[in-house]
Amino acid sequence: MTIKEVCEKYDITPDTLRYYERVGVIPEVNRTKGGIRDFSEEDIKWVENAICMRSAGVPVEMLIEYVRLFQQGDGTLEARRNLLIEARAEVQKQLDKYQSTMDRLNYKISRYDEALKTGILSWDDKQ
Amino acid sequence: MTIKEVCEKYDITPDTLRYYERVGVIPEVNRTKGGIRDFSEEDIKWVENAICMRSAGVPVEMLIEYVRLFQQGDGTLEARRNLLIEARAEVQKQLDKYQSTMDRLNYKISRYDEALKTGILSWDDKQ
DNA sequence: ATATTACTTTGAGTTAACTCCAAGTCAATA
DNA sequence: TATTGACTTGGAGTTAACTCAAAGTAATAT
Repeated sequence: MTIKEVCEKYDITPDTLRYYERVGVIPEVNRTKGGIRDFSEEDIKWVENAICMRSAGVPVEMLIEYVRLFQQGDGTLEARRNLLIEARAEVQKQLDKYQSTMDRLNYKISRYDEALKTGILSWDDKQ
Repeated sequence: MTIKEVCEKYDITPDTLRYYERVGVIPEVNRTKGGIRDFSEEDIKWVENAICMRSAGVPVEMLIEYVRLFQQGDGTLEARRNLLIEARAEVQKQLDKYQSTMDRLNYKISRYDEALKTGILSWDDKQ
């Protein structure tokens, strides 16, 4: 699979993909004899994982560390697990914040809906 | 309430608070005759709201626009509601991403747990 | 074979959101 | 009253994560 195809599949830019490879967010990608990237199924799984993790704010640094450990082989299994647990804790924390922001937005919007329907602004609608 | 107290209450820096006021994420804050900020209850509600929204990635620009509309009075009720609905859609989208990242992390971690317990790496543990 | 297009690399530039700095003012204490 | 420490402003600097540009090479269409 070419870089273009991967980019279209996941709606990202070639620059981002090359950047990911350059800094090590994904391992080095297969190349043709001409030096052009030819993403294998495994490469694509790494890309998919990177995009998923990044979309939840997992830092590039953490993904680099994970790949680094992965490439060192089975001796790093526990270290990798610990890294994932750390990442999960962060993602969960953010998830909770997003949820409470949703609650706040829903409350505010319901107040606005009421105000717009009845013409009455209760104190809570201030702000 | 002084800037220091507000910062301690919400665990942010004075620089961030001043920045929020400067760019309009919160309306201008009350001052003492000497020009020192003296946050009123209402000011603090604005701060709380800003921190909550920012923690869920609502852009500073959107918060500025909301305050701008708010200060124009009741004629902007609908515009403000629309802005909130727009923000909510974005937050929900992110929330969904965070949730699917959590699912992926939970799956991976469970695989690692198994591998560490049994000493067997199934294919899925790769990556 | 030639022209066009897509790829390559390295390195610089951009963006949002802070974060820090310098110089000055004000308030509280010795 | 002098000093200490917290506040003020305007503007510059930082950071993470891309994003773009320039110059060159390779693959494809005519």
